[in-house]
Amino acid sequence: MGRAPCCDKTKVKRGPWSPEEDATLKNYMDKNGTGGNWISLPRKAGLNRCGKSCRLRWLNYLRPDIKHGCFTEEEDNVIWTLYNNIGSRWSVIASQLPGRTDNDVKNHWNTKLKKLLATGSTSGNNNETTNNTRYHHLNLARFAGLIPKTESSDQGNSACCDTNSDNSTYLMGGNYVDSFDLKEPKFEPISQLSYSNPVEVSDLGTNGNTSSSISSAREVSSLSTSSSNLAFDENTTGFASWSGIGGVNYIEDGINLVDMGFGPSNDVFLSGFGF
DNA sequence: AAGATGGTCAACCGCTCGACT
DNA sequence: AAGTCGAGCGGTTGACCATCT
Repeated sequence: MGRAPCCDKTKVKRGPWSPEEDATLKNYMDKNGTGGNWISLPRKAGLNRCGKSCRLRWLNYLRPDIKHGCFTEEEDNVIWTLYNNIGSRWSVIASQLPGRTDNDVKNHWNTKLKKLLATGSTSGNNNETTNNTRYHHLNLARFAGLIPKTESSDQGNSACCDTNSDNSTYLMGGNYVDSFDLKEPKFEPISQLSYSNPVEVSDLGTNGNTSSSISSAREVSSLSTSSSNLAFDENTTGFASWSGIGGVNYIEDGINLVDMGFGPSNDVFLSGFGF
């Protein structure tokens, strides 16, 4: 048995919001809040809109703490890292970017970052491709607390990489490999960003390559909004002390690099940063 | 100058999950 | 325990705008 629709779509206005509707919703929210019920809100507020539409408009556009405009490099880095670890869980990623919505992050990924990723991982020798991929590697490495160790060298398209005996870790993609030293990170920690929501690591555990985990979006959204570092599952990841956002990021041991399978890429991504 | 193409982003859709009865 | 409901999520669409040919 199917669910009854939340509203009669033939009787409510759809499409772009007018300034008048925005003002009505904002005024109502300022005075009353949601009242715990989005479905009944439009009727109470005098809007001929579906409750879901009102919720979306408020959360993605009218909320006072929404940040509009371009994403910063630091925000990009957060998205890179979290996407590489947890995938398209936009609400979780957005929760680490104050003022950004899941819709914002999703759009930004689909329109900018995903393309950069695809471009950067295309095999070949053109300089732009190489630079993009290496930029990507650097972003990943920064989060892992790795430092660039050597200049790239031609390694073909092998997708193999690992931590080796001299304590180096390699990121491979395209026709080269970058190596990073596990010790003494030299990058400015990206973690200097101020994060408002902690991410609790407890229940992902679906990646066959790692048993590390992260809580569901609902759990995240329900957590305290006080400043907090990311928390990691020390029992399953083996990465005991990436102190996370808000402190310097270190991975102390057990680095493994696995192919996360982004499109046609032979790129190799860090896995188990501590999530 | 005009049509074609591509990029961006707001909005919608359908689904899952948890709360409640 | 099962059914219902609302909230919230990720995927997708489509309108609008900019750039290209």
